[in-house]
Amino acid sequence: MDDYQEHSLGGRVFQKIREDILSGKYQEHDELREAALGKELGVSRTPVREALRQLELEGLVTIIPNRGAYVTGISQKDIWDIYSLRSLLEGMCARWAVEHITEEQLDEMEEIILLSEFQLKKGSGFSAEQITALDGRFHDVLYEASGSRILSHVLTDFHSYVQPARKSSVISEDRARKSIREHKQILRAIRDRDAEMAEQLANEHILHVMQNLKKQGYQTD
Amino acid sequence: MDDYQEHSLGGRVFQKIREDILSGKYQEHDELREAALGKELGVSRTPVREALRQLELEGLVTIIPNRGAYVTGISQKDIWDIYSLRSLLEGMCARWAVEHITEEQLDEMEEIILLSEFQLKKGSGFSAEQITALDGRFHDVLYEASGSRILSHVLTDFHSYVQPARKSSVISEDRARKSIREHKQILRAIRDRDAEMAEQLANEHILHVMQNLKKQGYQTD
DNA sequence: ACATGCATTAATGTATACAATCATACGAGA
DNA sequence: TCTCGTATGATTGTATACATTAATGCATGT
Repeated sequence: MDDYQEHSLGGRVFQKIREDILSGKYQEHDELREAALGKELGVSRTPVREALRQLELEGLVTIIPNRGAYVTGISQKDIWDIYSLRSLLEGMCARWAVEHITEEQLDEMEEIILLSEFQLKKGSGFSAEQITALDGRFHDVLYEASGSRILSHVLTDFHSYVQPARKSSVISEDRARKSIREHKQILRAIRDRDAEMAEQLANEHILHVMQNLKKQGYQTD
Repeated sequence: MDDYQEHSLGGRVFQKIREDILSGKYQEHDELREAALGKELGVSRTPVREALRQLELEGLVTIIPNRGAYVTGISQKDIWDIYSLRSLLEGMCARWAVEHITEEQLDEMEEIILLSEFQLKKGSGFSAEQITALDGRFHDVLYEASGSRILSHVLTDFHSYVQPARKSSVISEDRARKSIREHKQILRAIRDRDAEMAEQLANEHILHVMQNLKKQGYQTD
């Protein structure tokens, strides 16, 4: 699937439009005309149509037959809902990972944490971009480690949805430090095969992220 | 979206192939050739391609660039995972519904329960088809009532995934009776605005379905 | 006999052409 | 003036044609 998204025009068009919707370039109720998009991206209507059909399935676009495609986008409430659900699901994920994680995955998560701490130790010159990327990788590995295609799929989708929101929100150094500490605790619980603890920690980890969002004046309802 | 799936060729092709995968007509690793599918369905490759791209996004098909589309399907473990996650999410759904449900939705769920009991009272001549359809409608309304696009979307997807599995598994009259009783309890809790109770009941409702599956020798790991 | 390279073939990837549908504007009639 | 019908333009829906890529088989050389 990654190969496909990488190499085919349709896949790239899909990613591009998706990003443009999530980043806010295209806004709610904007009409997405196939010909216009194709011209802008330098491709024909065919790949654009494929992309729009995929986006509709994802719920980011609404297609009215013989009329057109309209941006649905995701609201702040949607993002808040996603975090609420992630809190539950990441807990379940950590619980399942206790039974399914491999040594390689444990090592990879360990390494990601070390890299994160290294980034952080740079002091005020640390790259927020790098930190969020590492955070993303940590969660991705955890998703894989659950041993469940289904759960991994849902969580990966959710994660990509809120990615732009995270980028736009300033990540405080304080929050980054605490986040990494929480990652370490989660990893420790999984290593110790303590399912109960792993679930609770992963659960609370997301709740803490939500508290942080709230503090920054994020719409919660 | 329903209009789209209904009226356009691409939408119908998508639904058809999706059903054929979920029902087992196309099995794991089967190759889905665009031309062959188009010929079989009496359409050109274009709508078939759109459908395959959508199915890939859903995880039911894997596309290897310049090679072809292969059925991924869903395993018994996948279905089991879905029920596990549904247990969590339906709980959350019922909790949220307590705050967002409308009078109309309450009435509709009430009516669905009455119709279900009517079907059941027919005795041994009751239609399992009808019962499962009503069960589906009950849950759909509940999903809507959560007031969350995101949650509703995920649960609807999950529900459609396990639908074929439910059809193939014999629904015992005993289980149907208990299921309707549980629906009544859930509805009662929501009416009473008892979020805690609603969540717990919805949660357990799915767990009971899982126990029933297990009793029928369903693979759980 | 086996490996390698090229030609052939069949599939997908993309673009374009044609058909069907919908929105808009204009004009005729009440 | 208002309404309804029609014509026109624009957009989507579908089919087909062309380009590109990958697999297969055969021939050739070692």
